Amino acid sequence: METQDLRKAGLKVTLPRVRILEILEEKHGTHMTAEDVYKELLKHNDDIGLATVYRVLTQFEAAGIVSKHNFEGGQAVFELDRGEHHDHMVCVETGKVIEFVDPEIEKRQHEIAARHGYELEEHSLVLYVRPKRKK
Amino acid sequence: METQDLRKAGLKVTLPRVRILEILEEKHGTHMTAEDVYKELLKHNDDIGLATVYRVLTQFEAAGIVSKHNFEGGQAVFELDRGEHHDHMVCVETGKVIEFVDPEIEKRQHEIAARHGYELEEHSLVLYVRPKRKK
DNA sequence: ATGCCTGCAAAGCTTTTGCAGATGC
DNA sequence: GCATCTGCAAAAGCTTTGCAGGCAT
Repeated sequence: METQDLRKAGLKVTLPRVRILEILEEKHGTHMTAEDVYKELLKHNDDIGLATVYRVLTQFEAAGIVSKHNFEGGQAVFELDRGEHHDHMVCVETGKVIEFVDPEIEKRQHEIAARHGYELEEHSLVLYVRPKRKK
Repeated sequence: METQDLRKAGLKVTLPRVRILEILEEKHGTHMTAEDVYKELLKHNDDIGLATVYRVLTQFEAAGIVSKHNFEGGQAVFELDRGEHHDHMVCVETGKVIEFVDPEIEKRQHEIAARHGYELEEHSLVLYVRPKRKK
């Protein structure tokens, strides 16, 4: 019931916001740029401006509904945030994105921050990988 | 002997390149935007254009002399790359950047890539931290 | 001398913003 | 009805590029 998510975030339930949320759900597991979302909306014949897509995605991020990543290359990408944290592995040849979690790495990050007198607030880990070539 | 580094990279030893390299060495350990480097050049009364700073930093990156990071917020930052790999911890309150290396995390990254049939080419790990508050 | 560099200004791209009209509650 | 929201177009910010002259070798 996605309209709940919107209300909870203090956002009015408007057509653009609902549509964008639908797109993100439909494409769950992928990482979309604002432009990708916009093009998808056009396909669905929704008359929503690119500026609105940016505005809505930014609000969603603030509300914790989506998370935003800055991989390499100008455009930021967004994905639905279902609470399950994970990191990313990006194939430099195909652009494919794989998600993963490693408890040990997570743990050590906290330890490292603590060792320097800090609390870990957030982190960003991206592995840039290449298909293993067969010998 | 920095002129060697330039020659080795197939770059002519020109005044702008030498000056920029000097600035980076002088500020070693910090992370500068192209604009920061530019402003520093102005302070030293060097008449070098911002476009050149971008061009030179890009060439340096290609040559492995500097590395470029995309922390949060539009501007990319550069730092001298002395071969010693490390990751970064950014304080969200003060903007302070701390460098660190954790062999265990490095090791697990390779394992994770391998487990998915990839070779680790590169990676980017940034911890966003906040000073631990005293109780 | 020649080909690689540089400065300047203009263009390019992604993202943000101002404003008048539209829409949700 | 009123505040919030949206579309459009224009602006903004970072970075790149075209071009004519300048410099290293």
